[in-house]
Amino acid sequence: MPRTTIKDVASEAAVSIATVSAVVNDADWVSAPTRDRVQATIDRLGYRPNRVARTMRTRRGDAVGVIVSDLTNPYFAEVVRGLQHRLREHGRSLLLADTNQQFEEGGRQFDLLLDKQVDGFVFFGDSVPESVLAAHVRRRSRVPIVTVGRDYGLRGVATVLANAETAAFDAVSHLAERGYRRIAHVTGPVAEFGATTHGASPRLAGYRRALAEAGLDAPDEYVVHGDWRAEGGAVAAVDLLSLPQRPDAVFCGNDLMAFGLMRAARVAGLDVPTDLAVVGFDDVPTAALVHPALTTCAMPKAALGHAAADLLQQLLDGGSDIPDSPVFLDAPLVVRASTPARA
Amino acid sequence: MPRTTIKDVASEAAVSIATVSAVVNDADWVSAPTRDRVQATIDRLGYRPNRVARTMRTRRGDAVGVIVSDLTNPYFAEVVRGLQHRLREHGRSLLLADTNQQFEEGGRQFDLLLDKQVDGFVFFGDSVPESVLAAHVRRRSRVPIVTVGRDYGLRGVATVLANAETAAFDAVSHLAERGYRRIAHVTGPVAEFGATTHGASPRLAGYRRALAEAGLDAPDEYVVHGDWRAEGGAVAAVDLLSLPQRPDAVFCGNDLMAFGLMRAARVAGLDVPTDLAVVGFDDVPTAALVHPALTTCAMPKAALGHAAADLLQQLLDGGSDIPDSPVFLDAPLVVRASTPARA
DNA sequence: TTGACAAGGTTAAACGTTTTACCTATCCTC
DNA sequence: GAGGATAGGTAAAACGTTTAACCTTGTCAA
Repeated sequence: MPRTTIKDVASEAAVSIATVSAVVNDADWVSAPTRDRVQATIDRLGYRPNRVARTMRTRRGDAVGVIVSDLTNPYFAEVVRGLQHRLREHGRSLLLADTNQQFEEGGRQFDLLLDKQVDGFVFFGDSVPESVLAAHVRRRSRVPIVTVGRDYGLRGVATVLANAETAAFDAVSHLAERGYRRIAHVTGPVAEFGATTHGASPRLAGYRRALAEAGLDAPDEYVVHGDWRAEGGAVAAVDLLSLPQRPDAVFCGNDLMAFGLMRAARVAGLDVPTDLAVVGFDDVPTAALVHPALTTCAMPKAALGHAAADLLQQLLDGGSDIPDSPVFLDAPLVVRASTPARA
Repeated sequence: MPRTTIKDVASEAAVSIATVSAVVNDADWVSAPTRDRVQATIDRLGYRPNRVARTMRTRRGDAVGVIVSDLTNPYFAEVVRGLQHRLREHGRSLLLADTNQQFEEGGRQFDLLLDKQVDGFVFFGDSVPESVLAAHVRRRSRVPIVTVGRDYGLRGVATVLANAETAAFDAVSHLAERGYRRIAHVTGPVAEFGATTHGASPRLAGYRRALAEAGLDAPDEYVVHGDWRAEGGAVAAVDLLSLPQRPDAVFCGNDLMAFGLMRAARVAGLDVPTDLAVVGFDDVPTAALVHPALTTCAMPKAALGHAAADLLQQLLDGGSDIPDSPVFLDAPLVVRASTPARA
């Protein structure tokens, strides 16, 4: 048996489908008696409007396309969750795609979602190639984009960011204050830097600035590339620990890599934090639970999601223009056991 | 400027829209010359079919509705990811809703997704009330449902499960073998049991069976309820450790609760694993990274996602009927440092 | 030579909404 | 009592596809 449609309601209630539509979208011109009658039959028949038809006719639905590079990373999961909840409050739903850290996949998913008439987009981190974004804004599409966690520096896309440079600065300064002298850094994959000229790793920049201000020096080998995952952190650990001048502290670009690095260091016979202090980035839930508990920059995950949702909603309401500078949120350092004061 | 539509292509290529449609869906009757001509104009104009219109006409799209109770739990995140990838291979995309562990929200989301004409559903764990599912099958809807990780015991919904009872049995037997005598269990929230008569916690059942077979006994207070999150584990720890006869090992219903419990135990001055051995369930990535590394039942997360996707695809192809017994996957125990042999 | 049939198209009707333009009373104003 | 307004509604055209039904040709067998 097919779903009951607006026609069914109309004929049952002995009105035109236009009237039913008016009742559903509560237009102001329907008289009270008819409105009640129609509403009653709607309830009786259990009629629910077909959103697909509605979307097709109005060319605007309630869906937002979300593309994320690695849903498995609790950081992303938490931001997506915050996003979803706030979108829900705006009456919107969420089409999710995970690119598994593959750029071209991001482009494909983007096209697919466009075909599905999503009203807007939210992109996380390194999920979609800059070229795709650029092409989209060049096309002057009516479909707004909000990127979170990364600044593509494109006029035409809105951005929500944590103040990563400052956070990184604080983290590394903290290490310096606690007496660490040889501070290394695990950053993102190399590919990332090729992909954009803009804001090439704020974390790296903050790291450098903090070192400079503390009067510390670090050889080039102290900056190694990871893949944002625990595995990459472990590999980085091997690289760093085989250096002639072994670092006494590492600032990792995210918590997952910090976890991997801590474990690898322990496997290599070092004690964390005595032989090697570690700082992470993100403050995923488990950061407080590992041993030693991880000092890290607390990304405002839910808040990022909320901000992205609100920003997108504003753009969709048409009220506001795309802000030409990103929205910034703070990522305060939370100090835990992995960075004790140096003896 | 509006998107180019099938009409544009038709008039440009001097054919009817039916022919364009035929080319797009590569029907067999179009002659080679026209096919090429049409394809050429499609490429030139950059035409991409509007999926919404297509869905509306054919009453079947490519979207699958996915409802999950807590995306923040890496276990779910990983299964969702596996699901998404396999669905993608089947040419399908994924509408995601996170209920934040709230049942009624699951029901609402379910209705919403139905209105959006999803082709099928995948439900995770405790995301949707049984009543909603039951009503849906009673309605003999054409929209199939696959539940993963929980057996509602309803004819009419397909199910993918890990063999949790066996896994739990193995885990607890392992503890017994290693010499632990007072083994406690942290299970899910109470509400869960009210919600369904069926399969009330296979993990609990496995725990009981293992105890029985090992000739061990456990007071009722040894089974406490958690909320599947680290916080719940911590609360459970407090309860268990204040018992007159303190347990010497705990089998936790999932890893997150195990993390919380380990931390709380340490805060209470106990050493893990010397004073208290801990076993988790799921094998989330961080389980190997915490200290001590957590012994746990390795849920086949990606495989569960894949199986769910494949099963759903089968049902959608109409080829097969709903299997009347669940698909079972194994969840082998992986032994790590949190459960050393008792001195 | 005819008629059947196939190959290759086209026309037009759906799909379930929203929305514009148009009706028809009734009431008010002058 | 003619001429608006106004209130409350309807008819029908969209939106962009797919698809069933219907047209042309040309070919080939009888």
